[in-house]
Amino acid sequence: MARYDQAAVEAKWRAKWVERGTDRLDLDRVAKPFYNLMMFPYPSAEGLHVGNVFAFVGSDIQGRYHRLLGYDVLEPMGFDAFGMHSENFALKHGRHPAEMVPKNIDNFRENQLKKIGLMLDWSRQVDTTSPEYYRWTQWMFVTLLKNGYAYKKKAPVNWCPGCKTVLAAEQVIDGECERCSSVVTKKDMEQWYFRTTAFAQELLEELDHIDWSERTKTAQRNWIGRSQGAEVTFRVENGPDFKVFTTRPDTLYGATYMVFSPEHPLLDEITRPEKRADLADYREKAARLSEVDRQAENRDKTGVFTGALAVNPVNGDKIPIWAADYVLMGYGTGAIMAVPAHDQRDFDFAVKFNLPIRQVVSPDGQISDPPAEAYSGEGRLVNSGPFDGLPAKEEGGPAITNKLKEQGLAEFKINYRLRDWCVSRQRYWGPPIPVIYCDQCGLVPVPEKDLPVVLPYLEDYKPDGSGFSPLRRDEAFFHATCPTCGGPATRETDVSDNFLCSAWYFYRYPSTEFSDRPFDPIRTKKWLPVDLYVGGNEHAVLHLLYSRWLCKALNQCGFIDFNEPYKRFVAHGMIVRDGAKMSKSRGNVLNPDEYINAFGADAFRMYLMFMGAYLEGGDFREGGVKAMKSFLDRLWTAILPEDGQQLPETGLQEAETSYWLHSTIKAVTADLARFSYNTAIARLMELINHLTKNQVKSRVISEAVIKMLAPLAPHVAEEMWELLGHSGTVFNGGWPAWDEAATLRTTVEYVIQINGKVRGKLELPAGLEEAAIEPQVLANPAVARWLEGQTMVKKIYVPDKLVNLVVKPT
RNA sequence: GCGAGAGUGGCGGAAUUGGUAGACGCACUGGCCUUAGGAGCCAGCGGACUAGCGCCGUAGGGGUUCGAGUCCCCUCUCUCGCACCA
Repeated sequence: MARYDQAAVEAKWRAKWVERGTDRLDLDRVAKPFYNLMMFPYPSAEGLHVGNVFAFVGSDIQGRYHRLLGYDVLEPMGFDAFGMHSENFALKHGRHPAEMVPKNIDNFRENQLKKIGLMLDWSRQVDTTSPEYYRWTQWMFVTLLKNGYAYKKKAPVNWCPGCKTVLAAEQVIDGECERCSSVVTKKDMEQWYFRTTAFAQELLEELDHIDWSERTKTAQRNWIGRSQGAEVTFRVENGPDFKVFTTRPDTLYGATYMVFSPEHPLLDEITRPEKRADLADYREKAARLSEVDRQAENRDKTGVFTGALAVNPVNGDKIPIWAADYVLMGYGTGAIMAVPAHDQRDFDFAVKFNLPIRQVVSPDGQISDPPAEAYSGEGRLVNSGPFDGLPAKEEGGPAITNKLKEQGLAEFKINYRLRDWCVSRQRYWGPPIPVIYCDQCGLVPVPEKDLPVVLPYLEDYKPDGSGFSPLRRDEAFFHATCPTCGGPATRETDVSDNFLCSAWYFYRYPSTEFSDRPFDPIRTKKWLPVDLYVGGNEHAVLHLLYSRWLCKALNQCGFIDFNEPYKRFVAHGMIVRDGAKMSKSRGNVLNPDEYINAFGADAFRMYLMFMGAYLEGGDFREGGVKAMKSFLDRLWTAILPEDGQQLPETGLQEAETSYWLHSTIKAVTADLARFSYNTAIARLMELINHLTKNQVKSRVISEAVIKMLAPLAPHVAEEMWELLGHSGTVFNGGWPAWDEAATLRTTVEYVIQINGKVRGKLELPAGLEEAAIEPQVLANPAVARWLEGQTMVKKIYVPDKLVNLVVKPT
């Protein structure tokens, strides 16, 4: 069988696309803009991972498909090259990121990305490490600072001893550093934060109105973590007031003790002198615990009594105040009322320290004493004075809250689990935070005209664990002049989290030619928000959340007129190999280049898309890519004219072939729209099988097949398109239309069931009435046999599909 | 524990609204072709058995229905997210 030379064909079209400018777009002169975005990679020294290829190809198919549908598709690419990934790699191999990164980018682009047939407009590339780019990253910082969305505070932060820097909560995975897997510890440090919590409610609510993969939305909802309840004011006996947050104000009568987080400032004031030594001791121990230790302790409760008593505002009970690390300073007010009867954590604590347990909610009106575990279900209030008998959660809570509210002792309150984004990093390889400290003027943002604050080249860029960035060691960088008063000043030496670089990159692509603004208002109006964003779900609460937040901030500051950056986000699946995750330690990492060299990018793309449902991922098996190349060879043979021959203009006289063609077009169209690439490919295979078996060839069929193949296997599609005599690109050729009438069968195969079991099949003209079918069914010998000695009970008739006869013995 | 998703041949995976389970492909088996083939072509390929015009079969158990992979209830397993968040 004829085989085409994939290396030659693909090289030819790579060159032709550049030469013809096929993938370049005049952004101002388009009728139907479609912004097709894929998550830009960090250019690792190891090169492009097969997971990247999978992600990009799935996105590229959408771009190419939309182009065939007639859209003007913007499909840009860039490099997320700042950050600890690059820096850690450089450190480990004794190299310098400033020298390593450009080489990596070059390798990614020239040797890898350009060989997988992506419809990328390279004239719009962004590189987050170039001063022209990070100038505007710094501008974002300054803008956020000026508008009150950035601030500095001293607080316990996540410290990675491996990377020697602080991390955002989102970058701590199971108590470990997302980058280096070191166990993260707590440190009290002054850091820069972005006020992500300012938009907690909007970030949550708007999830209901955007077209995103459900699992991504779920991850964000969990992360934002809305809790509805009340903030209640308690009093320390002979001492100050303090507030607690509770989601169960209905259980206020069941509060038998109070717990403060060990870091709670009020503890210093209220702890009785004889308990101070205990508290100091406990605080020290708690501070030493890492996140992992806290979790590994398996929730075994610890704590100390402060000697102080609190007064319960609902009944005047005096209850002891404890300090315990199961209460976190960062959530709510850092203090809680403990209701051991109805909260398992409080219950465990009460049992351990022998504190009273008082039931105030009963599922059945009975009072069970003593309970074996906390009951947090529905029920009616008991032991709750005037509120006894009320359904606890839905009526009791509001009633008690309202009563206290009248006395100014409570208010309804919603709390979010989301924390402000800690953005400063004590590292080298990032955009310096553009702030100057002046003895006279205080904290001064670097004026826009002075941006970028250029990252100096440091020979020794190792983080030193001092709590300061290595930039602090560069005297020339550190000392500055105050932009306001001209006096001596110093620079902020921390760099910003690399997630700030990626939170805005998609605004830049359409505006890369403007050097005096981060994004042009007219371009932005035309091209944003992004129409389709395809990427990995691992960024659900990182990049995707940060960029949504930044969008809201930019909107509030008046720079953009939309509130959500991506109209649609689709989370692709993950590729495994022979059922196991690919990882360096397993030694089963796949090198895409090998397969591309052996079988071609088209076959590789096709196989990646065929392995499984794109949204669920797939299992890479040896041999699949080769099989896909032979499919492309078969397709080539099946639809191209043989030497010296012409294709007949139409070969659709046969109803069967016409049916196959039109229903394939219809189905493939639907498949591409819902990312079912695997079934789209399967349908193309079926069509090719039909054509081969029946030796049908025609221009109409071939052109339609090529167009359907084009998004999946662009190089070979272009080659075949040219062989059919076309001079332009197939991607300007339009998507094939189908004739709905041709997708309908003139005869249909009825399934005949007796009592729901298939007993026969019957070929009949389509569209028959029940009355016309019945005699033929009954006359069918295969059916008649099953009806002997039976009485008909019921007949079910599904047009053009099935007849089910329900019978019983006579 | 909470939330989301999933469980179908030897394998990857298909199956609009409930309507022929296993499309498509891999692997395997037999045959053809070939000097040769990690090539190509044809055919077979869920299971058991007493070998059928029959029976069983979509994690397990129950239910709804003329009819269930699909809907409902219970159980089990796996993956992902969150997790001492009051």
